[in-house]
Amino acid sequence: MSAKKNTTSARAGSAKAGQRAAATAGDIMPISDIEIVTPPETEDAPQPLFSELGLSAPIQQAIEEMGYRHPTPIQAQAIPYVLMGRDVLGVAQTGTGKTASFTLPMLEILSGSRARARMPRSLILEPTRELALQVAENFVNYGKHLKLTHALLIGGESMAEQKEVLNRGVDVLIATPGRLIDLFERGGLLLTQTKLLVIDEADRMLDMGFIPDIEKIVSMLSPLRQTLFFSATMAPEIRRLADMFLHNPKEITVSRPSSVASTIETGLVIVEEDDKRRALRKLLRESDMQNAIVFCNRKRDVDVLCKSLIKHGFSAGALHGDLPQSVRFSTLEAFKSGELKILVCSDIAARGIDIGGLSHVFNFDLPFHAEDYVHRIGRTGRAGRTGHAYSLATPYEQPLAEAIEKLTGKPITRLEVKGIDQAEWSDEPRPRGRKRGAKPAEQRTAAPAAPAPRKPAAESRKAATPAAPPPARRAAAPAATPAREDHGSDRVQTGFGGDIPAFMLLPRRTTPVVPAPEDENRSD
DNA sequence: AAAAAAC
Repeated sequence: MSAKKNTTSARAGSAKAGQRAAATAGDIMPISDIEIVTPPETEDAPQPLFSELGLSAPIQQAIEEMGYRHPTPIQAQAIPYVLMGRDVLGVAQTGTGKTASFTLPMLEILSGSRARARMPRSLILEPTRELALQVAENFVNYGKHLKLTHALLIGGESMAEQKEVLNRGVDVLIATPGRLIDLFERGGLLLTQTKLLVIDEADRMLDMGFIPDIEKIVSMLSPLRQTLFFSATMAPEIRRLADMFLHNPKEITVSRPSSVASTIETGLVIVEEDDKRRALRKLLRESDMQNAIVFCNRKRDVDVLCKSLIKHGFSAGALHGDLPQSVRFSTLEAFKSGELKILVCSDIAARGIDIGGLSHVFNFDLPFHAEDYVHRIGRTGRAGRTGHAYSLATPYEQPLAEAIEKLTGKPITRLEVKGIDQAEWSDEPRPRGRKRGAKPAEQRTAAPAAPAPRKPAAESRKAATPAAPPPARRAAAPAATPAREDHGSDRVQTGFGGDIPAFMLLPRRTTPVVPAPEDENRSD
């Protein structure tokens, strides 16, 4: 019995020792070299506490009022380094508590002194307006016992107002690149005193072609700044950027990309293009759906699908980048509050946007990039609860499905939907014809020619009422409702929990039910 | 091939 105990050290062998020696040369140590020295007797590793991280009383109080006691791994690891003034390179995705890992120590650092007119003291760059808003909310929540100011600098909203706030001086500036550069060029902004920079979602910024903008913005800042850089992946290109922007960063990795949480049940239905909407409705009705995001690849399809769902009696709202900002915000809030059950959206919401506790994610289209599949379905199955991710594919999308299965290393179960013709994978190229959603060319002047082809006048065609626009169809999102102020005390109880990973809430058990022994990263 | 972001 006791003889058996210490066999592991013998197995470790010399290769490992060699690696360890090499690791001491650099700053970064691969996980495999970290020796676990926890005494075997101890069952539960002690959970770190927010009170041990060096944050001041007003911030700790706000954290407690939000219902948190234990930091997530990225928070526990990053916060001390940020407070030390170190640059940080964080590899983490949404749902890991990434946002608070920089907002909390920033509040701490900034709380010492005051802002001056037009010279923001810190800057956070976000790829989308929704994310910028989410970060701003974070500052409001955690900074409520401090006297710090922030400004949100995003497109689609009045510039005069933003300028006004800047003139009064802000401690934290949260921006999307376009508006920031615009305002800078108009002279409404000086970044020379900005000593703390956060680049969030760097991989996404790269995808979206923002890197030249980011480089431009970074060149406006003092080289003596502190920089925090976050990305969900660490592709070579991202690594190169990090090397460019960061000085001797502390690197922190908390979640592997390309893994599907074990708490997500996935399924794939192969159907013809024209059956997709019907198949989706069946899935929506038959699954025990509490709330769901439905992803489409194209903005136009988001609109078409959303209208169709509403017409069929579903509580749905649309979200994509062509919608007015006010609608984007109010739809998102309506969905978070539970007022809307279904959010139909483009990849605007695939990454970053943190909506906890979704019961279902549907891919109306398979994403073009396999990684996007992981990001999309990662909106569900959080915090140990079972999530469901169902995808629709046309017969011509076998390569996409295979790319996803290869990336995730998991086959996606084929599902059948009763009453829908099941299709099979096809080797034929996709028939070139009208694109989905595009109505067959309407003859505008001529008399209604040949009465509709053989297609049995599906719902899509009925929608085409030529002259009259639909008489103010029940707006998907109540644009007038100021739902934003409504985050009161009952928020946590809605089953959404805002962006709160459930295991962090006080009343819940703090030790996640560990799925596999090797998997030290939590199940969200 | 599409999405995001500036007026």
